[in-house]
Amino acid sequence: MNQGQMTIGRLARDSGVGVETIRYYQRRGLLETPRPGRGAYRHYDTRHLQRLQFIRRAQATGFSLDEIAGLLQLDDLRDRKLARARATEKIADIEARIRQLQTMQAALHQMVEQCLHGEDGEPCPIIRMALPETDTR
Amino acid sequence: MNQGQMTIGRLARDSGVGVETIRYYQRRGLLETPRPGRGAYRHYDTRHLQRLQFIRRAQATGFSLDEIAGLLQLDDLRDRKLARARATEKIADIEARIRQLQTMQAALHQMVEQCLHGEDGEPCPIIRMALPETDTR
DNA sequence: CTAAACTCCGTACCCGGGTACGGAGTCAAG
DNA sequence: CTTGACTCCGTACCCGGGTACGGAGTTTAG
Repeated sequence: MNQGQMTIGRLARDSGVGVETIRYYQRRGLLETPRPGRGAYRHYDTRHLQRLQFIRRAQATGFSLDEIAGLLQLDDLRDRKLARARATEKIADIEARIRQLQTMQAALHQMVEQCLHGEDGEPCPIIRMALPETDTR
Repeated sequence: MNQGQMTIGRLARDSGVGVETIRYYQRRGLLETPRPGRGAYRHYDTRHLQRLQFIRRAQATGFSLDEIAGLLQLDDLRDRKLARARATEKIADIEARIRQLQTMQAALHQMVEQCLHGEDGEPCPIIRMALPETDTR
């Protein structure tokens, strides 16, 4: 059988995304729903698989499905300038998120320090820990 | 009036968290609901304010309300060893999230590069971008 | 003393991101 | 040609994290 032609169940197994979830992404416009050619079942190929993998990784990195839809549309855009602009915005967003996480990490480290220096019986002062005002968009 | 005693509305304004949301956090056990002393209205102090600020920052950093509840309970824990263990786990989680974000960022940078080198009219190849298999918990 | 603004509490609703269910049709192995 | 696994499609439901609403009681400024 052609490895480039698979049914939705196989696509689900190969991508690690549930069948229902794939259909949900199709409804949301994140993934094309192929027209069934010769037969009642729709057939998928590696482009679908790549798109699903992209979606999951982008999600894991904190993008919403709407944002991912935006990223994916860049792919179809003939306007490369706009595509680059959008990507550059995202890069800045990610930088901000990374800084936030680093701040939190430092604060937790500090808590552990304070915890080590305190006497047992006293509470660990996490809520009083010095978290700088991070941009809470 | 004593700046250490405030009503829920003032707490809301000072913390930037809506009144309804504060009550919701109380229902979730993230924030103590003070018993109303002398009068029908409950009174809050700076400890409540600090806790709310902590919650918002932790949330912005990607913790769920349940995880935040866990962090806050560390504060009450007399067992400092456990508190430190939990905090250390969280630090590792955050490290992983940062690495994920850096991976995504690199991928977006690469996309921008490819975009610059391509001819206009061709699609930007984001979905085919080389995102390493990151731990998608 | 009264009116405006606030509090309390319960219940209901909203959004994002899925997951489940069920009936009817289809495919392919034996 | 049957049988079991799969597909299709619609609709309903679930969870996290809130937000809205509404009636009754409370406070405080004027």
